[in-house]
Amino acid sequence: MPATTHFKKTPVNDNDRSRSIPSLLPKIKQNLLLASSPDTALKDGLLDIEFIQMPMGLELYESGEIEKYVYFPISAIVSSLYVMENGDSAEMAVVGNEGVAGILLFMGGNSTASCALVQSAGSGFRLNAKAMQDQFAEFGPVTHLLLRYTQALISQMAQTAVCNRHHSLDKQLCRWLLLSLDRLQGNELLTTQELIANMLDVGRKGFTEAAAELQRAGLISYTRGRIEVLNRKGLDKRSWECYAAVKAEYDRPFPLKIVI
Amino acid sequence: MPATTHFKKTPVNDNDRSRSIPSLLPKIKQNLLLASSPDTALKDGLLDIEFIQMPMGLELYESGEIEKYVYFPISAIVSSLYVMENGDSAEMAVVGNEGVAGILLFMGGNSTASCALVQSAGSGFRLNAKAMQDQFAEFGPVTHLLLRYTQALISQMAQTAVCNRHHSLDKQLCRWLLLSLDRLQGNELLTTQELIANMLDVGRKGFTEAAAELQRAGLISYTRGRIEVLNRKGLDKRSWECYAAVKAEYDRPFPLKIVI
DNA sequence: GCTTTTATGTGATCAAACGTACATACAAGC
DNA sequence: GCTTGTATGTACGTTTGATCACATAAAAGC
Repeated sequence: MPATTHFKKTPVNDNDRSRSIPSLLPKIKQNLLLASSPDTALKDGLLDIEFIQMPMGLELYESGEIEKYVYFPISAIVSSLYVMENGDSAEMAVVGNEGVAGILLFMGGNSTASCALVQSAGSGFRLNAKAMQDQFAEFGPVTHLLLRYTQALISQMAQTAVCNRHHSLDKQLCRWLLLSLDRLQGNELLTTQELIANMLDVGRKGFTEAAAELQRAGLISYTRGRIEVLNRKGLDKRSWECYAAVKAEYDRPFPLKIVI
Repeated sequence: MPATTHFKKTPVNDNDRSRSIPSLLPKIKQNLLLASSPDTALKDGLLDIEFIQMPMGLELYESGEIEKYVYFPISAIVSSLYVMENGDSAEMAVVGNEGVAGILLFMGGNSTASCALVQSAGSGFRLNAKAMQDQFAEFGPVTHLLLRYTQALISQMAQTAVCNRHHSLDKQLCRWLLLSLDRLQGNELLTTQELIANMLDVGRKGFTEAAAELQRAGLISYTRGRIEVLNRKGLDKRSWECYAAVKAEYDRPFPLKIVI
């Protein structure tokens, strides 16, 4: 991503600040990680959880900032970016309703050169970091879950890195589209080409060519601000194993008491 | 790394299989992670630890294999590679006497598409995975240490990925040389250009050019199978922040009771 | 000393991707 | 219907690195 790109930073809207966990439960269960946590943990530790709206382009963390919250998306998608000193960045991982954004940032207790960006608008929960840290410190079932999830996240990072290195742009785009689509309902992505290009860390020009090629191949169809996936299988095949490998890692049964 | 490249796989020599921890202690303390572990943990859990020689080119894990050991280098350097189905691979991280190789592989209890390769010959310890898993499962001080180390490893992965993406070959080489040098005594690296090229996942031709440029700039000097670093500071500067950021992450005080 | 193996340097060609700049087209607001 | 802003398409030249082939040079074995 070029250093000149800036994203809007709008405040988070709290739609429901009631502390009543039972009233939030149906929504909570839509995040797989929260759904897999024992209810006792939710009652004890997650009292501070807040339901929020996450508009596209919102920066959840700025690089270097001391983070206060972790985010559990429901319908939103969050991209985790690594930011260099000059502002250049690259997407490290995509987080949706299967997981939590921010965990890598505070696992080590510090602020890394990372940043998280809402890539697709939607809703989710946020939890203050302290409550999350308490969960981690107890090394109970939630910790096991988080460690397991972290492992999947690392796999995604590794695959992303290798894919960036080896595969042509259109293959990378296939992987990215599928990963994002998995975290949405339907076959439509409502994002600008430029945002995706930034995520993949390529010029918009490069993206246009890749997208045009996928459209020619009948795999996707796009208009201004909207991309529709027509042939999921085709994208999967075209991405080599880059998508399938990551998917398999996330598909391993949740919840999973890790064996280590 | 091209799919055609193959590395020799020689058996590990056990030089000292005595189970007496006290006799191994001086050596054990040369690995920072082991040195930071409480002696009780070493006595209880690490009874099975073995002192071994690690020749260059040795594959500690093959992709897809069920791993039996984790490795704590002393004077050896291990590169952690991510391997794709067709055999292409890229280096994810470098591990020396500051850490342990293999932790990412079994953190989630499965065998990822990863492989580890001895990049620079030397000695180290190996510990069977079961003993390691026991340590992890107890969530005692050793676990904290391992989590903290994992965090540093993730940072290295992220930085590597971004560096690969953004920086020209000679910058990447600077980062790589410094990371490796940190894990050795002296200023000399005894490795072939081709091996490094494979690690950085570039053609040997590309490497030659980058190395020649660094030599012209007076930063390194190399002959067949040997690279000497003449100007560490110069390499650091030339690698932008890619080296410094990773270094800082590892330099955070060890041992460190992580706060999470 | 000789051959063989392995490591390194070089040259030429080719494709992918970048940067820049400009042209077009859709959308929203008035 | 018009303007303005933003999203998208396209064209140029440049650069980087991949690939292949071959030449040289150092080490190792006998």
